[in-house]
Amino acid sequence: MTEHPMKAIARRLDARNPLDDDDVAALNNVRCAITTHPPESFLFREADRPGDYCSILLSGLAFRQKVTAHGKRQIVAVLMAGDFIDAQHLFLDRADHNLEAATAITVAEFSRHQFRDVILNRPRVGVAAWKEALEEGAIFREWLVTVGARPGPVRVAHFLCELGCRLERAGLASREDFIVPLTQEQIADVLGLTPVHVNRVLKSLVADGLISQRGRSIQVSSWERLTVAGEFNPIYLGPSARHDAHRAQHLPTSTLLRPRGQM
Amino acid sequence: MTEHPMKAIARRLDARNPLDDDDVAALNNVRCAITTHPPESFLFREADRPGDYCSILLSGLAFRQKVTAHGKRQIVAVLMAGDFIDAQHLFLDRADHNLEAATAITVAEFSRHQFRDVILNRPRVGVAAWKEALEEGAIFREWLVTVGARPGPVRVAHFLCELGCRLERAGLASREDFIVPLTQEQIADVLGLTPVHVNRVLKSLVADGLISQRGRSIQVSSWERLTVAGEFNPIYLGPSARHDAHRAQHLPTSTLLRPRGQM
DNA sequence: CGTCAGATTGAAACGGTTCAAAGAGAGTGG
DNA sequence: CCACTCTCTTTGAACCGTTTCAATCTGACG
Repeated sequence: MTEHPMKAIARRLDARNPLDDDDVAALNNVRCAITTHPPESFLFREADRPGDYCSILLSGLAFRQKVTAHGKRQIVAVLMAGDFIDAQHLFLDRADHNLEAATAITVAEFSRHQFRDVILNRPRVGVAAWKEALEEGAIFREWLVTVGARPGPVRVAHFLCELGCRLERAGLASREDFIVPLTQEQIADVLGLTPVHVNRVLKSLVADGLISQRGRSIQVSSWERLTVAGEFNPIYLGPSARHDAHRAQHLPTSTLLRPRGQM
Repeated sequence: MTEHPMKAIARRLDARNPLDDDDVAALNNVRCAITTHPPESFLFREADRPGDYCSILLSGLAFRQKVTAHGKRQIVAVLMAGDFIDAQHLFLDRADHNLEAATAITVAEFSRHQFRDVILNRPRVGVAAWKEALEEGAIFREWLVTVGARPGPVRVAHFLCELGCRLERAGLASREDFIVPLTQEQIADVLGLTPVHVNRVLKSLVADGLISQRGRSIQVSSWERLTVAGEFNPIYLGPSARHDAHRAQHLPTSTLLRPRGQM
C-alpha cells in the first residue's frame, strides 16, 4: 500500500514485457506523488489540456465517459487498480473525454515528460507501454461489439465476465466472486441501456441461476454458463487472462474464425 | 501512386510529429512490398498470429469487424488511404478482430521487426507512431458514444460527418462531397442498426435537405446543419482536422464541458 | 427515526427490427 | 443493344425489445 508508487507502474509494465534492473531504476527516478479523489470527482475533462503528469490508478474504480449533446452519458472504459489513467496525454495534448472517479480512488501521478523519456529511450519499457495501450484498444473494440451488436441480456453477462476476469487478473478478486462498485445507472451507461432494463436483466440472471447478488457483490454460480450467456471470449483481454476461461460456444462462424494454433 | 511506399508512411508519420532526414532514411531502409486485395477479402482474422509484416492502406476502403456468437457483425473501424492496418500487431501477437477489404485495396506491407526497431530507437518516429495509435483510440471512444448513446438519425449524420472530415484530411475528397463505398448493410453494421433503418434515415436526411445522394456519393447541402444533426464535434479526430468545423451546438452540459482556451 | 440515493416493479409507449416484396442499377452474354 | 441476372436499395406493415414514466421499496447513515 505504502510502497513506492513507481513500483506499481514497474510491476504493471513488467507484466506486459519483462524489464531489467536499469529499466526499473530509470522508472524509479521519475518524480511522482500520490493523490486521492472522492467519488464523482473529475480528474480531467473533455477539451482540457492535460498538465505535466501521467497517472495510474492505485485503488478504487474510475471510468472514462463522454456526454452527448442531448445529455446522455456513455461510459467508454472502466479502470481498476493498476490501469493507466491518461496514457493518451503522454502524446496528445487535448483530452477527448472525461475521467470520473466511481469510488474514492488513490492515484499515482508522475512526471509526464520524464515518463515519456523513459518510454522513448528504453525499448523494453517502450514495448511494455505499447502493449498496454494496444490492449486497451482491443477492449474498446470488444465494447463496440457489445454495445452495437448484442441484446441487453448478453451485454450485461458479458460485462460481468469481463469485470470478473480483469479483477482477477489484477489480483483484486476472484472472477467468481467480486464486487461491482457501480450503480445500476452507471452500468446502464456502460452498456447503452436504461437503468430500469439493467435491473430487470440482472434479476433475470439471478432467476436463471447464473449469478447471485448480495448488495453490489456478485457471486457467479456457473462461470461457464455465464460466459455462454455473455458470448464471452477473453482473447481480447490479452495473453495473461486465465487459460481455462471458456471460449465462446456455438459459433456459427466457423468460416470466419478458423482456430489456428490452439494457444 | 508508384512512389516508394515507404514514403507514404513517412508522410503520415511526419504529419503527426515532424521527422528529420535520418528518420526518413531509416524508414526508407525498411523492406517493403505492395500487395492488392479484392473486395471482401480478409487480410487477417480474429485469433490469427500475424506474420512478420505491418501495413498501411494505400488506396481503397477497408474495415475492422467482429462477429458475435449469434452471427451479428459489428464493424469497429473504417480505414482509408494512409491509415495503419495492423499497428496492433507490432506489439501484440494475436489478432482480436477481422480485417476485411470493403473495396479493392492496395496495401504497403513492410517488415514488422524492422519497423518496430525504427519506432523504438528513433524517438521522433516513436512519438509519431504513438500519436497515430492514440488518435485511433479516441475514434473508438467516440464510436462507442455514437453506438451506445445516440438515436439512429444522429448516428447516421455523425458517421457521415466523420467520414467527410477524415476523407478531406487525407486529401481524398471534400467533406461536402465524397463517396461512401459502403453498402447500407455495412453502414448498418458500423452503427448498430439494421440496413432497413439506415435506408430510411438516409432518405429522411435527404428529405430534410441536409444531404443529397447520387448513387453512393454524398453531397452535403449544409455542413453546419449536418454537424448539428450528428452532434459532431471533431475534437476527437485530433488537431489537424479543419479549424472551422462546427462544434456541437445546444450543449446542455455546460458544467461538464468548460471550454478552456479556444484552440 | 427520518432522510436520501439507489433498487425494484408495473404499465403504456416508442424507436427500431423483422419479414416480405418490389424497384433500380451495373455488369454479362447473346 | 436488349434481355438476363445479381446485388443493393427502397417501401409497407406487423411486431418486439427496450424505454419511459411513475410509484413503491430498501438499506445505509446521521
